[in-house]
Amino acid sequence: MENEIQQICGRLLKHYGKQGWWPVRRSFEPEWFEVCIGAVLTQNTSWQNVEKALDGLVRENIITPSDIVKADSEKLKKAIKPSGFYNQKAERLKILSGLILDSGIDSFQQKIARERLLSAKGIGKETADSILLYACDRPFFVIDAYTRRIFSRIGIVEEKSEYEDIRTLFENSLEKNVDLYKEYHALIVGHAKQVCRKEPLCEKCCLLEICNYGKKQISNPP
DNA sequence: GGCCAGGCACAGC
DNA sequence: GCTGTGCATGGC
Repeated sequence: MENEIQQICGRLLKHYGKQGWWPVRRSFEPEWFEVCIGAVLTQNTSWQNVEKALDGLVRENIITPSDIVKADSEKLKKAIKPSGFYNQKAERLKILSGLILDSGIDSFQQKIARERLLSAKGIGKETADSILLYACDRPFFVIDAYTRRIFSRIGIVEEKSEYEDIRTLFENSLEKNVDLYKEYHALIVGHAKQVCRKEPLCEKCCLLEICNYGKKQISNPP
């Protein structure tokens, strides 16, 4: 028997197809390090601007954890400037890179503990879970503002639920599978960007039949 | 020109 | 514990 979360994610997959996240340009070493950097740079920032910042790092030949740790702070800030919040993001990148080096580049993916990531300044729950899922290939479902918005509108979660409560709900509802988690999170973000903004275009929404919020908006426009 | 973007830390109640 | 605010750029 399919639960509601499986049903919704299945619908998104059918409607949009596979997303293939996380996009990487293979310019960083190791390759998964780019995901770690991207996870920090994308904090409250559009992916478009993150790409410019990644380009900046490659241009300056800052492509490994030790490159970041050793990099001159001003040079680092300048490289990532287009992603905004560059003062704090430069510091966060240095802290995260130091953590990766401390835990050992070769063992980071397998062994880094979620708690250890969370204890690093600048790494919150969403950033930690993005790193764990997309860089480390470990089964942690990423909960972001989009997930909250979509699923609270449908009525599956409370809008102000605890992050961990929502994550547990998703992880308990879905088959424990890294590729599945990656696809579904990507689909949720992609869907939200297209049709589930603050001014929702609900008539285009592939979840309309099962979304009470959408039905309400259609019959009762804002 | 205002609002938003794949958050987080910290101060002040 | 909860709420507000700073962080900053670029696109629409």
